[in-house]
Amino acid sequence: MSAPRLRFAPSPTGYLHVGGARTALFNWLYAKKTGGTFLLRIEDTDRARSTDESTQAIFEGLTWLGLTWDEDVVFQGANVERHRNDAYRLLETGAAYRDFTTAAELDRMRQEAESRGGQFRFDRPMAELPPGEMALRLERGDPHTIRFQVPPGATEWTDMVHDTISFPNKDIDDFIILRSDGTPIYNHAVVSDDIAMGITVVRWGDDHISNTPKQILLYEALGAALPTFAHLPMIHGMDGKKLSKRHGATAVGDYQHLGILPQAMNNFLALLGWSPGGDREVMTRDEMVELFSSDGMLKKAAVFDNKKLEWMNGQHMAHGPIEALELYLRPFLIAAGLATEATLAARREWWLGLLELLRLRARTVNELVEQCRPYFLDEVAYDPDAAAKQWKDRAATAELLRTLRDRLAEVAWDATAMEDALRQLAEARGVGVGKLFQPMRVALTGVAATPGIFDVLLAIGRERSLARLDAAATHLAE
RNA sequence: GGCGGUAUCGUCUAGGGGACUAGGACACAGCCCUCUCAAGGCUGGAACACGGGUUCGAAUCCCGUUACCGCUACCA
Repeated sequence: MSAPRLRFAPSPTGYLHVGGARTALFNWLYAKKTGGTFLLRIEDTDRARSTDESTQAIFEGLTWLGLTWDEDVVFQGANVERHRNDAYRLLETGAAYRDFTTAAELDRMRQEAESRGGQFRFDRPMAELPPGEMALRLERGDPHTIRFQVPPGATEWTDMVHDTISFPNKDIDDFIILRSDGTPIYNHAVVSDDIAMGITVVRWGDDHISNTPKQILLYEALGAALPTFAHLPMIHGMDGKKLSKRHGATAVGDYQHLGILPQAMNNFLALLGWSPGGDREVMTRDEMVELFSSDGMLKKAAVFDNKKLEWMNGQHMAHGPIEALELYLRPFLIAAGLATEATLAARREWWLGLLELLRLRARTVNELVEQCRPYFLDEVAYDPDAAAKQWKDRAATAELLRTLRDRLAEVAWDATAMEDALRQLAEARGVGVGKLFQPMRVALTGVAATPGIFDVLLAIGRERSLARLDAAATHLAE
């Protein structure tokens, strides 16, 4: 058996949705796992709704996630000629027929059926014309659609996640494959393209289950080999309803800007509807490829939980390779005006050390950047809450900070020396070290939550630390 | 309405006839660690939708019911 070929085929009618991203991910994972090929096809046949911005957003989203495609992007709109030819081929073999019923007539019949409380079914004999009439209308150039003639029997397939799914053909209406303006309908365009692209495995959302029998019928009528199908469960919001804008961020780009790591996003998305079995959760992408198997696919829709995504992100930030994190973080740091490529390169060792301290206590890249602030910038913004809590008595705190400054100015700038000095001071004053450390922490960083105080002092540096203690004392004395 | 799909803690899930007193993770609560915040460790509450079968034995297999979702377009 030759290597599988898979595709992700979004329509460019909006941003790249997390549901789409997950579909892409599972196609990608499957391709990587089996040594197959992963392709991208943009389904832009709906001209009215398709936009170039959406196409760009899809490219950017997939690239950010690292789900790169192996061959040139296919634009469905470029293949309309083939779609049309395939439709005419079906017409010739008798698998399809011309239907001169107009859209208006169809509408009317549908409404009538509904008002009678029944449901509309397309009636094949209704479209049949008396002898000679067909030729006349064709001659006249009357607009008409091409409809697929659904054969009797049943259509079933072995789904990679659902096992056998079967539809009685009588429940499938003869469906249009070519509109009266000569453009193809979705199902037909997809099948024509999938055949042309040599797609052997179709994995997409559950919402396509009722499209699949129609597509199988088309494959058979076109004389093409069937791909294997896999229908992935949907993703819902916390209210159990289909994920939509109401639920807040749903675009992949949103999460990128919220400071989620692509690796964490992939990991989180993979666990929605798939499990490697056992208790395994945090995985690198290589590990996911290694562990991936269609056997682990679930059939149930999953709910997107932002809290767990953030946790997952924290795990990847804290435990992933620090070089990769640093590389990813750099543009954010620069954009925030904290540093430049040059300043980071000049103090690389210091910077990596600081990152090692801070990455454990942030859940998003954006949080991490904020935490970096006091170590990069000269001026410190005192957090009002922290100041109110740690600097209750202004005069006493000012005195304390000056004392601390003077004491620190006398000792060697290493953790042991500083700790000895400060513990002695605390003892002399008959207070716990926290009474000294907390006000100082706010003076140095502006906030009440940081790494250990000696790490902070070391990271900020001698001159700057002493200056900050002075500045805070002055600020408090005013 | 018809057709199809699905059902384990609030959420993500493990489990696929006996190992189940149903395991892990997120979230929540408490404790420990501790100079703060995290991280980490420990503890707690929390689920097999319901009803019938099959079987010595069912979360697991079968049927039905219910609920939810999808499709039912000259949308994709």
